[in-house]
Amino acid sequence: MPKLGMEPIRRRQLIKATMEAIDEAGLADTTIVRIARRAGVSAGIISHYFGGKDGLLEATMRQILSDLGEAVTRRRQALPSDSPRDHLRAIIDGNFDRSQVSQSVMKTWLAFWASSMHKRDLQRLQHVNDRRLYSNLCHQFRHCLAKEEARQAARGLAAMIDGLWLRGAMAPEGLDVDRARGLAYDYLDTQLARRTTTRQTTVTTND
Amino acid sequence: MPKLGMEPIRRRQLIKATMEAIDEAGLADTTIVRIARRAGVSAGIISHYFGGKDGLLEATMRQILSDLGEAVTRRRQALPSDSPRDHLRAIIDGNFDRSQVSQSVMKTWLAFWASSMHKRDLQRLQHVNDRRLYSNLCHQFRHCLAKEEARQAARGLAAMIDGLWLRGAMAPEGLDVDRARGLAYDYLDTQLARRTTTRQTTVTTND
DNA sequence: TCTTTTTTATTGAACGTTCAATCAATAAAA
DNA sequence: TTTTATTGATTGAACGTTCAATAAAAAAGA
Repeated sequence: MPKLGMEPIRRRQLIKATMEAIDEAGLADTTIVRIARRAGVSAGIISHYFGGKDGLLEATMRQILSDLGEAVTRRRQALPSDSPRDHLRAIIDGNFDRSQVSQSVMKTWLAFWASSMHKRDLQRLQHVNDRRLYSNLCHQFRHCLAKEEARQAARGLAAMIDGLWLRGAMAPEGLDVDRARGLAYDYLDTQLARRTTTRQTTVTTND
Repeated sequence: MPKLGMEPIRRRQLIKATMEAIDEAGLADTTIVRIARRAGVSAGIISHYFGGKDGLLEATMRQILSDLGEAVTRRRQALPSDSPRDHLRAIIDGNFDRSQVSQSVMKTWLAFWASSMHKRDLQRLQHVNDRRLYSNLCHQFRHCLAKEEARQAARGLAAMIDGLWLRGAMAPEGLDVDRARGLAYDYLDTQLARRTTTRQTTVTTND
């Protein structure tokens, strides 16, 4: 039943099916036939719309990254106040929204994480995302902490977020989002409590 | 040149070559021919000593886990004092020794991490290891904190350790071990500072 | 309105490649 | 002579890609 304008529909279908397939069988056992069957289409269509398997995988990773970015942005727009603390909490929330912290998204993410160490395209995407998280955190911490302390806090919080998420992806019982968020909030507050004695150079907000 | 008692030698050779191959090309592109060539032997020998590729991969993961366990144990035996703080620092140190925090070990570990979500054998190994880390941390925190707080601290520190390590594995510049350890120590101390007002039930050490 | 033509969407068998596993053959020690 | 160690060509299965064939919608023509 060929209609016009199938491309965006098929692309969405196939990206979704890719995540489900990875969730089900792992990246290693995810074949294009499997993905196609799950999407209810033929295998040939993948090469048609994505140029090949690699194209589909890259598009899937892009989708996850863009969903994450959007989740963070959305929460940072509807903010109770403009305080660094609220901004940082919004970043944490966004990272634990992850557009539903579904098993399939987490597993797909982790699979790409491992795979990106050896595929230049994926590595670039991964790295850009890491830097964005770190630099967002750093910028907000700078409002309250001295440069070096802000960097340390940002590195620590980034590690905490990734670690919680990683362990959640692995755990048989899945990720307890509230508990994870609680631990991240907790780390955030202890870092913010570390008010510097040396004055910051540029930014000052309250107090 | 067949001599007797080749088995342990070949096993060590092949496990080492497996890590190097995964470091070089990633788990997905690690074939038995590649591993065998790197070890300077024929491909057939792998099935002979490990029963097949899967056997070699599982043995490699076991090796990494046992190296990690040994690194922790070693440091907990030569301890400056018996304080929970020193025990916990020893656990941190052991996790960041990781029998040389080499690129090849980190990449192999991460590859297995992703893969273990879909292979029952690897998943079991992974889970046992996770539980051991968590329960060690929990037990030591219990000396200073109430039950629920100890659990929280243990979960937080475990996430911090894994997160630091994960980001180190991904970073182009590699893992800065001293900095990572510093952040973990820091988290440890803020958690220990959280002395409970409610008395613990069983254990009491100092003050 | 009703054909005919063109365009877009999709299929799935065929092809070539890659890989893990097997095993008969070989060689050196015991 | 027996045992242990090792090789590497062969085999069969699985995979990604390609492409001729097909089918349905849209556009054009009558």
